[in-house]
Amino acid sequence: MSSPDSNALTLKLEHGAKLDDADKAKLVQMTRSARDVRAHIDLIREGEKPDCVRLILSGFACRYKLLDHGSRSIMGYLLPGDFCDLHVSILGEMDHNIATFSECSVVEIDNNEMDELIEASPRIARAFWWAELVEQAIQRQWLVNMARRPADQRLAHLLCELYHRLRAVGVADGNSYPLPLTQEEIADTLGMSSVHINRTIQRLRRTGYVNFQGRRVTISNVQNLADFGDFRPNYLHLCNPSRT
Amino acid sequence: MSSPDSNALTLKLEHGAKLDDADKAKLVQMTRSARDVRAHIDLIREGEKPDCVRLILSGFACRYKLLDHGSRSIMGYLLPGDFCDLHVSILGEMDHNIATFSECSVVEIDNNEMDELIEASPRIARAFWWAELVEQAIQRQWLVNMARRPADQRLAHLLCELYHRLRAVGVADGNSYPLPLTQEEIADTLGMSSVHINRTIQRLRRTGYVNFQGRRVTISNVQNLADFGDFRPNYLHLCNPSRT
DNA sequence: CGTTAAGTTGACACGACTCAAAGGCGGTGG
DNA sequence: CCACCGCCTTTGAGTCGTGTCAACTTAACG
Repeated sequence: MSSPDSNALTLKLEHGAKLDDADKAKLVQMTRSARDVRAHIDLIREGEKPDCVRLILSGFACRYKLLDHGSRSIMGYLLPGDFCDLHVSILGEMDHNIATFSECSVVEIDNNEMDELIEASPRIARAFWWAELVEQAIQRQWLVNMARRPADQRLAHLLCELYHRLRAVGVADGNSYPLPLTQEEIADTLGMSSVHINRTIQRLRRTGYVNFQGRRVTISNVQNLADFGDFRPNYLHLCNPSRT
Repeated sequence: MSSPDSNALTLKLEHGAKLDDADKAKLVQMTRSARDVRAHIDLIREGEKPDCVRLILSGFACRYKLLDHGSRSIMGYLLPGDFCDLHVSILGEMDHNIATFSECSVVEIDNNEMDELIEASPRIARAFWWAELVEQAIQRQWLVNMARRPADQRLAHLLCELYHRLRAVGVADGNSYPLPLTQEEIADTLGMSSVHINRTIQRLRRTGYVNFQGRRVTISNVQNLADFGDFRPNYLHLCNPSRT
């Protein structure tokens, strides 16, 4: 599926850290034991104490919580190259759930193996830190979106973010990328009802910003959509230092 | 202001990590160069590259972003014992601003000094990790609040969180704690208008859940307010391992 | 006291939610 | 190959929460 000397993880990390060939080889080696998980499966649940770190190699997953009155809130997307619970052993137990959206290829890495990897290479340690901090920055940005943007801009912003994140790991194809979510799942991400997300999608479609068809998003003009959604990619910190 | 062998930082970290006396002494030593910053001052701005780590020893501060159309979104509170930009040097430049709400006592710690501290004690390194991960967990919870709770529960949840966080660092006094924010600042935190936060506060006051007076919050019955706001403190991970 | 920032109130508009039903679409089995 | 079924998606109608604007009151402070 992935070429022998790179995968979604190394592609992603190279946007934030310098890795030499030995580092990359170690990271690729780590992912050889991937297993496939079907769509809509919980990888880990609130209250559990994970004994390993999980890495999404391909497919879409999410972090979510369930509320008292039964509604669901999705707080983050886990795309290829993303860790599910890096360092969560420090916190003890999970305070949220992680589930697959689509079929996923998942690697489970023993905590000890992880520690060894980090000890052995300060560059890898730094790269993992970078990934963690970027996730935090994304969460902050989502908070801004929820707090201060109307539905259509909120959706536009999310679609721009996904475009950049998926491009960074080679999953976007031109102006188009897969999005294997139902409208209800998008609604739970953006804090709205599924009826309203439906009408919002239709509006973006009609105005020509974006096209949804068959679990795939095509953005007509990335700059236009970004302007509309007030999207600035700085918070993704995709500076690609390896090319400087 | 603080006793010689503890301060807001050590009080907080002891809820998540075991520190011995030498560790605590180092942390207290680190904070001896605190300086006072007036209220409503930007500590650091979007786009800047911080050359040191900042720690809030006393007072209230926040992370915020400004949007295109001029509105403000507050994405996090920095309370006594919280780091402003731990490890942000890895990300390069700030993607948001940090400002004081009230007068604050702030410590600026050189990156090198920080690195030495972490290298010297794995317990301190782990404690800092813990603090970072808790902040991330809080952000996730805020996302849930914004997405899926009505105004009154959102406010109730925030007040419960602050109660627990401030108690952990010895700032809450019984069922009461200082909250040096204007209603507009609370509104920008919860993603609502200042008019509506005003009416929401009045409702919580009338129903007897909570009392706002003179920049101070008094919670009549913590359990009642928590029930109302669907607040469960698990995400704060305040397990206090040092007492086990 | 005078001045300014913060809190409070009322009226009105609109975005978003809910409920409910209809339409599309992709499976599976006869 | 068609019929059926279940899951999404789409549509309509009515309600309610929240935003906006603007005026007024109170508190803070010199």
